[in-house]
Amino acid sequence: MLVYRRGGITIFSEGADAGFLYFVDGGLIRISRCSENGHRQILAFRVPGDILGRPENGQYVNSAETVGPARVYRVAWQRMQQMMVAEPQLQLHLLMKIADDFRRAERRIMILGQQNTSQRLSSFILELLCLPEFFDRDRSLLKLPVNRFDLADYLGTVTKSSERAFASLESAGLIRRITSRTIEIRDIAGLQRVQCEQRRNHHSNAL
Amino acid sequence: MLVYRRGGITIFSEGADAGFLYFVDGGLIRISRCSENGHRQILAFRVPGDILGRPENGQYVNSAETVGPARVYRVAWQRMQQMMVAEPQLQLHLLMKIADDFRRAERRIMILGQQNTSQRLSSFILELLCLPEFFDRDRSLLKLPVNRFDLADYLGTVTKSSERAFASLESAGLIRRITSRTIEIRDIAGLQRVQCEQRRNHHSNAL
DNA sequence: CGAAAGGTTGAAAAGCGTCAAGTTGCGTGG
DNA sequence: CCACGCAACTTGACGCTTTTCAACCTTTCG
Repeated sequence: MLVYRRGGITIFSEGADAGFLYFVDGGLIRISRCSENGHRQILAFRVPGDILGRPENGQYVNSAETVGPARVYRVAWQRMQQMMVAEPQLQLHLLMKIADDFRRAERRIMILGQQNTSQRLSSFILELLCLPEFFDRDRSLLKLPVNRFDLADYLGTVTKSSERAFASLESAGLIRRITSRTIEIRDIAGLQRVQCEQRRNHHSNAL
Repeated sequence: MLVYRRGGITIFSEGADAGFLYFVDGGLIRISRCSENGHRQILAFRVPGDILGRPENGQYVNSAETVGPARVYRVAWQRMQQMMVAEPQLQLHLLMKIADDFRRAERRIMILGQQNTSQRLSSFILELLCLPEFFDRDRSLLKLPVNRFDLADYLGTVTKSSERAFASLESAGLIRRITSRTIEIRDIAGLQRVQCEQRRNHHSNAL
């Protein structure tokens, strides 16, 4: 069991030899990869119950870093294989997890392929609303766990554009920014509606 | 074994009950999904050796259609399970295939998240160059297997933008359009270089 | 108090989507 | 064989969106 006290700590790095499989127990982990031009893309955020560190030809292809305090189990691959022999159920469990990751990856392809920045931000917010760790349902307050750089790299854009997206959602009355990391959710159905808007250019007479 | 004589034929549809698993034996298959606003995204193209039709809660979540003539094996899930019991190796094979699909999905997230249309087109062309079925290496001629609509829906853009991307690559001397479906590849290294360009906006003083 | 990191904002330029019109390629029927 | 028509492809004009670059503000923490 590994305990990380703060964010920004590397769990493993792209290109390193992959000796371990990791199981998230608490906190939020960002999975990222740098393209050849040096630009970082955050492929996914991982939450408790998720698995990290699937290798490709014996190496990690992505990096994993903490986003705030986190707890992670670490299991050597060698030991993992022993366990799978002893417990065939485990193999099936791993398969389910990979299938689940794949599902989420396909969803991101949909989002990145056909949504504009505001819609992507709405999608992200709606994802977060499912995590009670960050969403206070009673007060309708969402605590953003990531900074603007991480957010932009996840949405596939730049900080400026995600700022504009926040402003756009706010002026539509769907959210209200309390502080930079805390937003009030005012209209969930409205956020869901944003995602259904046609294509990219929507000179919103919404509101 | 199912044989399809032409393109545009549906193998299975999003939302239908998933009774079969499919194995591509020949041709090219497009995997697509429609978002709530009705816009189609092509998630992937599948080639011989690939598997289609993984279900989610007993239903297909994507559609699969032929892109030109194709051959496909079809196996009922029930029978698949029998085979897996008899042949544990098969289970491992399936796992490898899913992992491979996942890998490709992550690659698409990278592409859609941080490449502009020209770069995405370059990426697509470079993918096709690996398929001898479409690339005549001796003549440097690439036969595009898809029409402009499919291409745009795969690249996450519109036909107009992919046209512009073709024009851009052509004016940079990297390709030459012979007919709409046939292009001459003039500079593979140049195409690879395009992908490494910084970010989105590149006022090319290239060439 | 000052430095550093994170966050916000403005202006200009490039990219991209929309609409609409024009072209090409090809099969059908005269 | 040629005209016709349809589908696929291409292109131009326009305006919204996004990126870039740079400056400024806020918060945090030693």
